[in-house]
Order: sequence, then structure tokens, then C-alpha cells
Amino acid sequence: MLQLRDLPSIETLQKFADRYPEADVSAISSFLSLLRVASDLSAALDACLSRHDLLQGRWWVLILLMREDSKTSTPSILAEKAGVSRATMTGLLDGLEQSNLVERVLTKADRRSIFIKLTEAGQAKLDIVMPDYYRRLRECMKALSEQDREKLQQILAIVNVGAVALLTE
Amino acid sequence: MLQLRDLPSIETLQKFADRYPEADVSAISSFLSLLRVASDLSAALDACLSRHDLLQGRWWVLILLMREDSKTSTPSILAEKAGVSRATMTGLLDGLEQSNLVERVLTKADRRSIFIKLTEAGQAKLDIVMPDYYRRLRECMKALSEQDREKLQQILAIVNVGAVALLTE
DNA sequence: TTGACATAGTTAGCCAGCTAACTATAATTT
DNA sequence: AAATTATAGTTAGCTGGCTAACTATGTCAA
Repeated sequence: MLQLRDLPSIETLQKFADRYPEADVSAISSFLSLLRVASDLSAALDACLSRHDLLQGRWWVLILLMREDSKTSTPSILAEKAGVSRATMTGLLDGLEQSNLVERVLTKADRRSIFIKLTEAGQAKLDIVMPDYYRRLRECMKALSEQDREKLQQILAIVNVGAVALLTE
Repeated sequence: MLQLRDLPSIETLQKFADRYPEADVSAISSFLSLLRVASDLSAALDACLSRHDLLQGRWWVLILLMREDSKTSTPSILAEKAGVSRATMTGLLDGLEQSNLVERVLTKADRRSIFIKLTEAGQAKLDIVMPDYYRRLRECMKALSEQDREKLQQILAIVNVGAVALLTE
């Protein structure tokens, strides 16, 4: 994502703002901080998961399956919920199946489709990973008050709406 | 980064919290929102830059060069500031050089090293891209008050410190 | 002063995403 | 009913990151 290590100082930003009057210094600064912190968090999450021989992609699949009462879904649905292409999902499932964390089950209802089921081993894996992840996440956020957390979510919602400005036309 | 489209509902989170007592629902929820919004922003930024035939990696390099009074730096320093490996920087510079946006200049001081210089065309490219980017970013953040922006940065700083909890041991 | 180590840039090959194309099956239109 | 169109999963090949290894040059300590 954003790997930029060297965020601009206020002076640097001001120099750019002098040349480009469109610049809104506090907007730029907030935007870059957001991308940068999130990128660091994502990398830290990768590190956390890698200790359990997992990567984000496969881990999300396991979680999405666990969310279902039947512990079952289909590649298409998983791809959509995980936000990856169907082709990528095929690869993720190949890996998970090889590790015996999920299994492909043929279905009669629609013979184009297959069911993906979380195995016992998959659930067991989550029962090890999730407590570790949750414990670390609690620790990560512990210095934020409930009000801070709510405020953060509220701010993020606003920014999220604004993001279309980067896309339109 | 985090492409997960389907963030857990409060009910789903609660179900997980029932099984895993380590879970801190508001911490998880804030964390996922942060990753998700940042990921969307990053994708939107890509879209914005792609309209100018740029990708984040190359664009950062141009900006890093423009920050220097001499409009010059070296691959190693650029790699470090951009947060990519030296190998990756070689590739980015190859692309930028082919588009004539930067040039490699031999230096006598240390013959292991070379200088990378922003060309006239590179500066001209930035003079087109940056106003567009800044204008869109201003629009993106316009619904956030100055206080909100400060609060966001303050919260992000706290989370950033906490992130080591995901890494340690 | 020379031998060991460090640094700069590049190359080669890996990995996890992607799109586009393909096969099989289902659904819809005519 | 047949023809068309849509959907599910996979495969093939591209991309932009990465690490590890290599060459060349510089630095420092014995």
C-alpha cells in the first residue's frame, strides 16, 4: 500500500503549498498519516499471522467460513466478501486445502458450483490464531478510550465518503 | 493491503467474542475500519494517479526528488525514504528514466553511487499531477473540521505506538 | 598495505495479487 | 426446444513487490 517512510515535514508541505495553491496542508498531512499508520498496522498484522504460518488472504477465508453457521460457503461468495478476484480465491483455496484447513465438497444443487468447508483442523487453527490476534489487538488499542474509538470510526466514515473525490471523472 | 469487503457486524463480532474471551469488540471494530478505509483510499489514489500514467511507487520518487533543493538524490536514499528495497528502486528508476522523468547522472565522488535527477519533464509532470491530486484531496477531506483532523492525527499516533503489540516476541 | 568487512547498484528468480480466456453448467429469450 | 447469455470455477500469463546473490568500490583495522 503506502510504504512511504519519509512523511513530509510541515515545512516541506508548506513549500509545496507555495508552488501549488490547491494544497490543503492539514488535509494532506492527515491523509498521509492515515495511509502510513494503516500500512504499518497491516505489515504488523502480517508479522503476527506469519508466526502461525498464515497470510492475510488465507486467514480472512478461514474467518469468513467460521462466520457461517454451516462453516461452509462457495469460492465466488468468499471472493466477493474477501475482496479478491475469483482467480485469486482459487489459489487461496488451493493452499488452504493442501494444509487441510478447508475442503472442497461437490454439490448436487448447482453443478457449476462447489462448497468450501472449514475442516476440524481449520477450526483448530483459528482457535490458536484468534486468541493471539485478539490479545495483541487489545493491547495495540488499549491506550485509546472508548470515546477515541468512536471518534475514530466517525472520522473514518466521513473520510470514506469523501474518497470518491479521488475517483470521480 | 486489507481488501476485506465484508467487515463483521457487531453481532458477528459478539459471536466471536463469546468463543474467544480475549476479544475487545470496539478495538477490533476500530482496527478493521482503519485498515479498510485506508485500503480504499489507497486504491482511490491509485485510480487518481493512473489517470496521469503514474503509480504510487514512481510518483513518490518524483515527489522525493522535488523535495530536494538540488532535485537530486541517490537510489539508496530514495529506496529508504520511499520504503522499498533497493532492488525495487532500481525497477522504479528504470521506468521513470524510460519516460524521461528522471535521469541517472554519474558522480565522481563515490564511484559506487549514482545521482538521480528530476528532469524538466519530470517537474512538468508533477506540475500537472500535484494540482489535481491536491484539489481532490482537499475535496476528500473537506467535511473534516480542523479539530477532527488534529484528533485523527493524535489517535493515529497512539495506535501507531500500540502497533508493536502485534509484532513483539 | 593489505585483508576483511561494508556499501551501492543491479540482476535473477520468487510470490501473491491481477485480467483475460476457457470449460462446464444454468437460466433466459425467442 | 434451441439459441443466446450469464455464472462458477479454473488456468495462463502479467505485474510490482520481495530476498538473495553478485560486481564494483570504499573503509578500516591488523
